[in-house]
Amino acid sequence: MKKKEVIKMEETFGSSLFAEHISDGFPFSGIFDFSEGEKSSLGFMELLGIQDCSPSLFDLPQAPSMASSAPRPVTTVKEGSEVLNQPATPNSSTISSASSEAVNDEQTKAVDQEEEQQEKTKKQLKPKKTNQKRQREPRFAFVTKSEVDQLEDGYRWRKYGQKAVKNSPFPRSYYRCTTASCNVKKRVERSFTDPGTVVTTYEGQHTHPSPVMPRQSLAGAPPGPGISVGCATNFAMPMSRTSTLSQYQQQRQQSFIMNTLSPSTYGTHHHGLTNTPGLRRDIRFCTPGSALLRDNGLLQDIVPSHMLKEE
DNA sequence: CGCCTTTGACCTGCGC
DNA sequence: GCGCAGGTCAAAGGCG
Repeated sequence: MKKKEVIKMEETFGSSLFAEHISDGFPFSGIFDFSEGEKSSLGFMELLGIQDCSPSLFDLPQAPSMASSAPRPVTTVKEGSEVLNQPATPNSSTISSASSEAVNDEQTKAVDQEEEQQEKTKKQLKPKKTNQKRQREPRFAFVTKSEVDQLEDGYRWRKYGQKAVKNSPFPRSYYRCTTASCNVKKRVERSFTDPGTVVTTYEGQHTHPSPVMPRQSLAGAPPGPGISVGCATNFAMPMSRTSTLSQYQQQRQQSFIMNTLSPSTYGTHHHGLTNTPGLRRDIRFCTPGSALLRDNGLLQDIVPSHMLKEE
């Protein structure tokens, strides 16, 4: 998806749409998938696959025990040049071509060394990165009803920037995963239409398990095939990494995955979404055109069967 | 001391 | 080409 389209989506459907739902008294998180086609589908499936998606998991009292999952065997799925999964072990060096930033870093290292000498003279100003076109990682946005901006998702983040957002009184914060060689980023901004909601956009894939919640603790559930540790941000639902349960409850983050919207069908499902009662029982994967949805292959392995049936 | 946030400057893409 | 807005860098400072 082109950047322009992403921005348009965010502006058109982003926080306002979900704030609308949230204000109806049903706190949840919506997921936007800003990546492309099946890649986006995979990303979201994996997003779900990291954890049990049963509704109970999204209830606050259960949350602290659910946000971790065990290391899983790797199935590297390629979509063209895009690779959605990363090696199961952080130590693995099998970095594929789609980890664009990491690969680009490797490729440009040698060049950089040469250029470094040449550019030393003109480096009066800040040295900036290469002039190759920037490649976007798959992005997923969540809208969460929360009092706090920084939602705990099991990973450690370092803030590297903050910008004022046009037409919004709330700034947008930029975070980067603190783990070395992990290029996952996230943006956090508060919805100006509903200050009680936080829009969190994840970009990239973690190349490591959560440092906070060991995945081995996934209650003995055998890992499903086709899921890798490093997939699609390895998302764990927002929770407090270090806080007590009361603090956690204070965050009021009864998150619920209600939908995923592929760019091509966004408008359609956006509409249907607003007319969908009983969201807890009506989980759909709105990725028409996705082979995943049709044959349920990978999806079956990841999403609990009852979720697949309930429509 | 290490890690983190803050913040102004800079870079980049896009529309006009 | 110019201006705007989003995104990133990196120095400075705070905190435990």
